[in-house]
Formats: sequence, structure tokens, C-alpha cells
Amino acid sequence: MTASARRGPYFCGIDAAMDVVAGKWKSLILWELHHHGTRRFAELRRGLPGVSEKMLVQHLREMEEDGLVHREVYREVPPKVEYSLTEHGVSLNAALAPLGAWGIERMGRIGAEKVSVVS
Amino acid sequence: MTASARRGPYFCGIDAAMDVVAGKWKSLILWELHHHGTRRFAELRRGLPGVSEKMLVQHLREMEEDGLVHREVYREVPPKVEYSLTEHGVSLNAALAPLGAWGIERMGRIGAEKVSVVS
DNA sequence: TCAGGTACTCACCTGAAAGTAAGTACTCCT
DNA sequence: AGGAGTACTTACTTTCAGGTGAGTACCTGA
Repeated sequence: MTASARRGPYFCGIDAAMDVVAGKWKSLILWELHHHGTRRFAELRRGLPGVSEKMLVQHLREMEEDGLVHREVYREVPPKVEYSLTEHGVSLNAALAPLGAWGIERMGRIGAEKVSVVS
Repeated sequence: MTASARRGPYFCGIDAAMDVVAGKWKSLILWELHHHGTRRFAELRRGLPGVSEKMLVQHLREMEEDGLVHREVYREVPPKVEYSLTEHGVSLNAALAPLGAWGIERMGRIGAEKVSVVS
């Protein structure tokens, strides 16, 4: 599982970007980190209602591998790990913004509910 | 399978947009229709090397259901069906453009191969 | 006459993604 | 003393997207 980096070959840029964002929680993690700057593991877990610890770790590791998030470990007595976006993560988030706007418009169109996430 | 429209609830706009784009070939179908304007079923199949007929039909049906593509059936002797983007499909494609640009940059960064698709 | 093209549908199968639940080692708070 | 919090790991199970291969009904060109 440590192997298998997402490395194409790809049909196009969207394909390459989707490969990195694919995963039930990845775009939400991106959003969460973008909004809060830096978050600890348990903060992310609480910010993403329904995520399992296994999936959160797995997605974070993959995103780290893909150069989207930075993982800072503090060797302290109660363990402390802080996650933040790298510059690639930040630019990916910016690239996702128009898609987010389109999605919000669509939610209005179809009258979709929103999961309330208190930030 | 005819039921189960993609209708949330969603965490955010990206979530709502991803729901509609999720699927191995959907973004490629969007791209293909955007570039050629109107395409017949078999043209799309040939334009997406590796896609199975089952998946192509399934994705096209879902995208029609989601209001992204328009399906025009000509009741002729050799069957003829033309697919094209609706205005929502066009705007989704526009919203995906920055993501595509990011992906191309990423492909350059990691040195990913590109599947050659002769248009 | 028969392969090949049109646009599909149907049934079955597989592999990967995600869920569930438990364990770890250590500390703080009550 | 015991429960909760820190950040995970590991093993097992379930779910489902996608792949495979066949069938359909009709027509055209060699």
C-alpha cells in the first residue's frame, strides 16, 4: 500500500487532477485544511462527520505522498501531529474553486440538502 | 439502478460537483463532447479507448439524468443517436478547466505519461 | 451469404474502496 | 482506579464500480 503512487498514464489534465482528488474525503480534507490553515488529526476527524480513522489516515498519507499536504510531527508526550497544505495543495484548492461554485449552483437547482458542518 | 439520482446531501459545492463527475469516463465524455459539439454513440466509443459499451451507456444515461448531456434519437433504419452538452454541461466543463490546467502542471511535475488519443 | 456496422440490454464476476472493530502505549483529569 | 484523549495500526468484511461477454434486431456492402 505504500507503493502504487498515482502516476498515470492519463488521458488529460483533468484525469491527472481527478486521480489525486478521488477518494471520498479528499476534497473535504483539502477544504478543511484550506479554511483552518493547520489542523491536528483529531480536529480533522471531528470536522469530517462520518469519516473513519482508517480512511482519514489513508487519505492523508496519500495526499502527503502526492505533495498536497505537509505532515509535521511533534515528538511530545501526548502525540501531536499537524497537517497543513503545501503550495501544490493550495493551488489545487484554487483550481477546485470554480467547480465548487458550479456545485453550489447545482445544489440550488436540484434543491439538495447540505450536511451541516459547524466550523 | 434507474433510481438513485445523485442528490446529496452534500458537504459543500465541490462534493456536489464531484458526485456528478465521479465515474471513470465522465470527465472524458464531457471533454469529447465539448470538443466535437455533437457525437454519435459509436464515435464516443472510438474516442475513448478502453471504455466498454456498458459503461459508456451507463455514464451517458446518468449524465442525461443529471442534465449535463442531451440525447437526440433519430428514428432511422440504422439507429442513430446524437449526444451533445446542455448549457449545464458546458458550464461544468468551463468550471473544470482550471482543474485540467492544474493536472497538466502536475503531469509535468511528476513526469506522467499521456495516453495518446488521436482526435 | 455473411461479416460488420448501428445502439444498445442483460447477467455474471472481480478487484478495489470503504466500513467495522479492535488493539497500542502513554498521559491527563476526576 | 478508571475513563477519555493523543495518533495511529491491523485484520476482517462488505459494497459497488467497473469489466467481460453474450444477445438483439435491423441494415449495408462485398
